[in-house]
Amino acid sequence: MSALSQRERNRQANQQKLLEAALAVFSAMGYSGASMDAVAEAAGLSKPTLYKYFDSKETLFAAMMQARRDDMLMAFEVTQPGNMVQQLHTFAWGYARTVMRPELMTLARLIMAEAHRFPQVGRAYQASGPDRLLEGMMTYLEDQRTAGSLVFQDAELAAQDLWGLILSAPRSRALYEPEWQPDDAILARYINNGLRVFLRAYATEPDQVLAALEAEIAAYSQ
Amino acid sequence: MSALSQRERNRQANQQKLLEAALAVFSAMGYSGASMDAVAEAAGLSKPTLYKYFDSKETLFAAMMQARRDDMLMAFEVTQPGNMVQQLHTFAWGYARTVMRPELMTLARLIMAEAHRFPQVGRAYQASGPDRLLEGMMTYLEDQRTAGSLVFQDAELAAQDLWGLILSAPRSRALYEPEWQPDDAILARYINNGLRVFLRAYATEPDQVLAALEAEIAAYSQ
Amino acid sequence: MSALSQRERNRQANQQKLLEAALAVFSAMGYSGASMDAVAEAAGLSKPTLYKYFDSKETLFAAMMQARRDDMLMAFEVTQPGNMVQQLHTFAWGYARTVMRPELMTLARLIMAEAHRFPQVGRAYQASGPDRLLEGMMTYLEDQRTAGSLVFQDAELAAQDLWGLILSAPRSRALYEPEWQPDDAILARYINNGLRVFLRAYATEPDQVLAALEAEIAAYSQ
Amino acid sequence: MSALSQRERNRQANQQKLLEAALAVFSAMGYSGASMDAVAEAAGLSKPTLYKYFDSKETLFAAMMQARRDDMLMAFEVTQPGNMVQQLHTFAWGYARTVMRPELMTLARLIMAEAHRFPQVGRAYQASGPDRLLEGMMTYLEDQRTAGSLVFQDAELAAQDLWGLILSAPRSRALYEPEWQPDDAILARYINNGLRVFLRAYATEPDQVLAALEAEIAAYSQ
DNA sequence: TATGAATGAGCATTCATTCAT
DNA sequence: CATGAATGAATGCTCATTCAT
Repeated sequence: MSALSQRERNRQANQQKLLEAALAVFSAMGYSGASMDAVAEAAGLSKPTLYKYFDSKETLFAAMMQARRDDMLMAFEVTQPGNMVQQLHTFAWGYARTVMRPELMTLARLIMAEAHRFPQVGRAYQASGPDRLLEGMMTYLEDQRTAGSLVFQDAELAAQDLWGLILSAPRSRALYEPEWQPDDAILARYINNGLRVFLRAYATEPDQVLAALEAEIAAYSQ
Repeated sequence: MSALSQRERNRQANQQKLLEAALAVFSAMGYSGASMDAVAEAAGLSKPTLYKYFDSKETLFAAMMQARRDDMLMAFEVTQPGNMVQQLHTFAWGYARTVMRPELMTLARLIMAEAHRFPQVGRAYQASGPDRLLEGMMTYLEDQRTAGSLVFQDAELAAQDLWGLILSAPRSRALYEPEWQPDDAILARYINNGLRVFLRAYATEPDQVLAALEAEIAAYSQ
Repeated sequence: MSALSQRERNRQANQQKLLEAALAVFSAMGYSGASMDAVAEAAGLSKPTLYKYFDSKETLFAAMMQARRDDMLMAFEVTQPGNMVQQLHTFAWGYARTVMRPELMTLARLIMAEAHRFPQVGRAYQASGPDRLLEGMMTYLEDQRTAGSLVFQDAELAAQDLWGLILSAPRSRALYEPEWQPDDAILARYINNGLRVFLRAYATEPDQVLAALEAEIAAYSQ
Repeated sequence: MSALSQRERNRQANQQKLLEAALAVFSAMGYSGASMDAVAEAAGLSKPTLYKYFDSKETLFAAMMQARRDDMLMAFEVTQPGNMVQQLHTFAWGYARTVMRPELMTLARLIMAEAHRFPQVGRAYQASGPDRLLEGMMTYLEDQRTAGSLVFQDAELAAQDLWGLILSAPRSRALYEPEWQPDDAILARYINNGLRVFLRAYATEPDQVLAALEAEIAAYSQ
């Protein structure tokens, strides 16, 4: 029993090491630019061992992407304690910080770069990343509409608006300029503006809600 | 003189052929996946000739990107005939159709993919593409503010909001799924919604302006 | 005792399985083209087990060849019931059918292919296959000479003549064209002709013996 | 003009060098055992250059075989000066010496070894080597039948008999034992015996012709 | 005893780059 | 000036062989 689980543990550890090495190497060099030698070395294993675990470069790439995706599925919940303004504010910060993490940006660039070669990878990423989050946000927004706090016709568009208002600009720039990294001040600028515009357009009682937002912003920046 | 200019013309033609071939090959295979053989063959020239014009693969890539960028600098003007609603509507359509063109999407993916290896390319693209357009839009929006049609504090944020509301969602999806292509109905959904939200948030006289927008939308869809 | 002999029996079974797998794999892929993985898998055993039985690929090849050779040593007897013509006719058919069996042709090709690398294998095969049969045939022919049925000076040459007349042509072709396979009609053509020429050249009473041969041939073809 | 033909000459020289190197390496190591590195080195060229000339290992092998075959097509003529006995004697020696040349034996072993993988190579070799020679011999034998010197029904079988009687035994042994090489005394034994048996079986006037053969043999051995 | 797992060395093939012509 | 030809250095992948269990 111990022997078996020892072996199995070793296997899992190696697989994990290889997937992590693959992420690092593919991210740094791109799919074509990455060499299996480099992946094996980064994992501290030999090339034949790598091939024992993954049949080919394609297989390794796809498996690594799948693993990343599975990791990402543990997304945060939109519903936090507090009133709507507080919830949206908290969500915006959590979301922005997650999405703008350098490793995720790098991964996104890699997926886009190889979207032609691995269409299913791009589709799967879109489905389990953005689409899944969008659904959570739609549900939340619809709850707020039911509660009479917001007014809109198309929940999907509203959710996408929130995303676009908050993150479109910094994310677009970060995709083009990997060394550029928004600090909290920059993020605050986009988040605060995004929430303001969103609430001005969608809140049933804009004045009241915007005042609450300013209070929340002020509290947060302390 | 005639001989010289003949030579010069030939030189320019070859250079042009090589840059076009480079765009095609790099776009299709990525930087690492592309071979200089493939570029030379696509240009109908020999490899040594290619190396006469561009010292290395890196040089060729950078030059091709620079050329693309220069092409792109001939961006369309924001100011079209008509009132503000008409101008924004026209601009949104022109912009969306341009930005979502498959070749430009492919190019964007390529730049993002190689942003680590060629940071200046990414920066330059950002500067001469999005940033330049942003400036035009800022100027336009400030004119509208001066004219009393819009109200906002930060013109840059307002311009980015317009972009994010209209194009963030379809562009993001198209980056992940190259075979997905928004048709006019899909674009209309995003454009109309984006303009509505933007005007509701920023127009000095929202009701009036939104009514004009609906009229414009109805007219356009005929 | 029972435990030991059980073990011993298992050992022999494994060895047997490995030798058969080796024959199959080496025959199909050649020595260099065959992989130890393939042999182990074909035997249903693991590679380390294979190496427990055979120290190296070379050893395995040589052992497999030796085993094949030992199998072959159980060759058929020349002396069958009947008169000389009947005996030669029966022998010719038995010999031809044996020698032209696809597996034996494949084995012969394999031995020839590796004759440079494994000289002793080629020598041993020649010694225990053709040479051994030749001796049997020589003894038989000498008996017929003693009995006054045949006349010749060199029994070895006579025996080789018989072989060459009957099988040289189809065997040579089959070695070059593995998919070619002589059916009974083709074999009959070579066998009948070979016996006729042999007896015309060596029989003390050709006319009589050739008539007997034709009768035998006619009887056989019924 | 000089430049072009210089290049062309170089090309041909390289191709020749590669084909010869391929023959040497494939003969020594077999198809699977041979490496393209070894071929390139044997030719004194680099591996990429080798690949400029031949697209793949298979292509190289097939081209080498084709070239060998073309070389071999310049076979010797059966018809030599002298009477039939002299002609057959001369032919037998010329044929035996050619066919038993070590390089040709090695080539034959290679073809047989790879007959499964390259069926067309085996077929082509059979067609342009043995079959072609057989036809020449058939024509000659039929002429002798017409002239009344020989009697037989099936010219093809007669021609194959001659081949089998003379060369089957030494060739078969040499295929299995590459280091064994028949000297003239050994060849003489097979040739003389083969011609004797052939003429005893097929000559219209055996006694006379066999006496002539012995005279020819005696003269040759001086 | 039998094996899953591991690897150094090698293989066919390709690439960015440079001469000789 | 433009090119056919050449190559050192990889690249993805496989193999014979060996341990630790």
